[in-house]
Amino acid sequence: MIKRNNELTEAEWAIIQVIWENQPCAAPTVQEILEKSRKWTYSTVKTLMDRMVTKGLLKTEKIRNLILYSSVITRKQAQNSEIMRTVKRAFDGAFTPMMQFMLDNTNLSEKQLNELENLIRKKRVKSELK
Amino acid sequence: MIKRNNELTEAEWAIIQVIWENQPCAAPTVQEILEKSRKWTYSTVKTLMDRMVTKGLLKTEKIRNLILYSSVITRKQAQNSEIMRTVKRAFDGAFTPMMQFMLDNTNLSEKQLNELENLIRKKRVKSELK
DNA sequence: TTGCAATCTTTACAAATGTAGAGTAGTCTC
DNA sequence: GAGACTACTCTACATTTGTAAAGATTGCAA
Repeated sequence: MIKRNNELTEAEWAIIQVIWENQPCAAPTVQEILEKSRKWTYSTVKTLMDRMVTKGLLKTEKIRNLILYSSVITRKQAQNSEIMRTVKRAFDGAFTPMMQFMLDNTNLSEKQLNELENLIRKKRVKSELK
Repeated sequence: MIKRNNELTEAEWAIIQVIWENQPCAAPTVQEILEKSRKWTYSTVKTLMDRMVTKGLLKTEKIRNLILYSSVITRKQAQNSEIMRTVKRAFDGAFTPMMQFMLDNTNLSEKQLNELENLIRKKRVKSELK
């Protein structure tokens, strides 16, 4: 997997989420959808989106006079970058301590704990099969 | 726990790590320690540190003509903010999916999986005691 | 064909972030 | 006490990020 730098800013996250759900979609659509949560004008949204194109996060296709945007990166890639960033900055690159921290410092319900245990079990089986 | 906004920038992380290890310590010390990894001049480090004081991330005490810095926030607090940030931005505020993601997308050794299982068990016992 | 509505383009500007030079002040040394 | 050190202060500047107004285009409806 190519290691582009997929780090998104706060505003970019807001936009790309809408894109993932609606792509390909036009800037006015994105603005309308975001209107409730953020009070951005069309200008703001459009500027942000065009910058994201420049950065290689979004791509466009022009259909007649309409510009449609879609995402170049997947949600997973973006999530991964975000996690990498945290693990690098705050945990010296070490995953287990980070998970440990999360387990210790969050209130997980019994059900959530079970879910995690299951995941671990599955994970183990998978790696044993290899 | 008061919810100050403890989000640190990349540069601030570099500095505060040194502070946690050496506090209270002077700006030139921090600069010397960081010299290998970052090639920052004294000016850069000092500016960054003073800004962090303004932001309430660091505090100072003056001993004669020397200014000693220490951290106002703990490593844990900073780590927590960093994680909160990721979970909010990239996982819609939901912890379990984030952990799930981490489990799925990292290569953990058998040993690390065991460790995590133990943590979960301990966690469960603790919450049962409540 | 003319004007309106929708969309796009250009330009701008403030705050935050990264980076640092140049000058000042206190202290140590000879 | 004069120069050399060391640490500090002030100021600056480029880039990124958030935010948007104003103007240009274009397609459609009357």
